[in-house]
Amino acid sequence: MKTINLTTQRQAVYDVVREAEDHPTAADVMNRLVERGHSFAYGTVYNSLRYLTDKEMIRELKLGETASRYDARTDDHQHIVCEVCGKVGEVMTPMPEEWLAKVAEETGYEVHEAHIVVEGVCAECRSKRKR
Amino acid sequence: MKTINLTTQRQAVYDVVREAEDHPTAADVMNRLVERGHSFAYGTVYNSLRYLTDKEMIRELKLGETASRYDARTDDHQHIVCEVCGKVGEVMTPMPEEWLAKVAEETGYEVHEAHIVVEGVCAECRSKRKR
DNA sequence: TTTCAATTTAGAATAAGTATAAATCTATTT
DNA sequence: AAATAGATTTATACTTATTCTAAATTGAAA
Repeated sequence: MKTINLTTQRQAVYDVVREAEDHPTAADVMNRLVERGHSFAYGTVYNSLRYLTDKEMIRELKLGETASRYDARTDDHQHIVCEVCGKVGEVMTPMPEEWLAKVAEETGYEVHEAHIVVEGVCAECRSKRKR
Repeated sequence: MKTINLTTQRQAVYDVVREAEDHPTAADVMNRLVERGHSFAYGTVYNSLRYLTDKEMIRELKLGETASRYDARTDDHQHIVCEVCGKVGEVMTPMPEEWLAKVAEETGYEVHEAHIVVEGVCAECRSKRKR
């Protein structure tokens, strides 16, 4: 089933995520939809986010906060979160294949993928702190 | 402040986590306490888990499920989750330092740590599937 | 234009965890 | 031992994020 049915609502949700500079939560998406003059049901936004995630048009990120975030970049990459301001950055440096191979060997699992959340302090917060 | 005040409740919660073979959620801990004849308030279990986590006697794991899990192993390690049965295994193979260094360079963040959740299929589920 | 499935809506329900205020426990001082 | 103070526990209310439900709407196909 590769058919993708983009209703008005789904398209609008997709646009918000695609045009976001950050990694918005469902609530963020909701707010931005309202700013754009939409008023969809709360459930519809969640449904749309799930639909788009299923179709792999966006990715759902679970970064250890209470709410999921969404990302329109679907290529393989990881994330880094600033412990001070919460800003989320993309990590494109690929995880070495041999680490995954070793993990497979160690655990006996067939390894599919790794979700990595790096924690640290962003440059901005670092310079503020030094003061 | 290194003083650790282990009340009856905290000790009992700690015992449950320490003696667990798996990675129990707060609800799991609650049930096991009841099995052992305790009946603590729900909030106390959460408080105790947080206290023990703060004192670094246990670790809180956020593996992308809705509920946190707890682990009495506090040494540096990662986790692997079976996509089929949900079983959580320990990953002791250390993350290559140079990957973290590259991430720091790429992002401009001061990198503190990485939480990794590997997904795959455990040996048991794999052999069942082959049938 | 009738029909059927898919979708949206509004609102209720759920799950995990936090907050609160009163009660209880613990240690120390009198 | 009685009094005090601080920490902890309890019961319960609340919050937040998300899912579920049933009715209404939409849209494509016959």
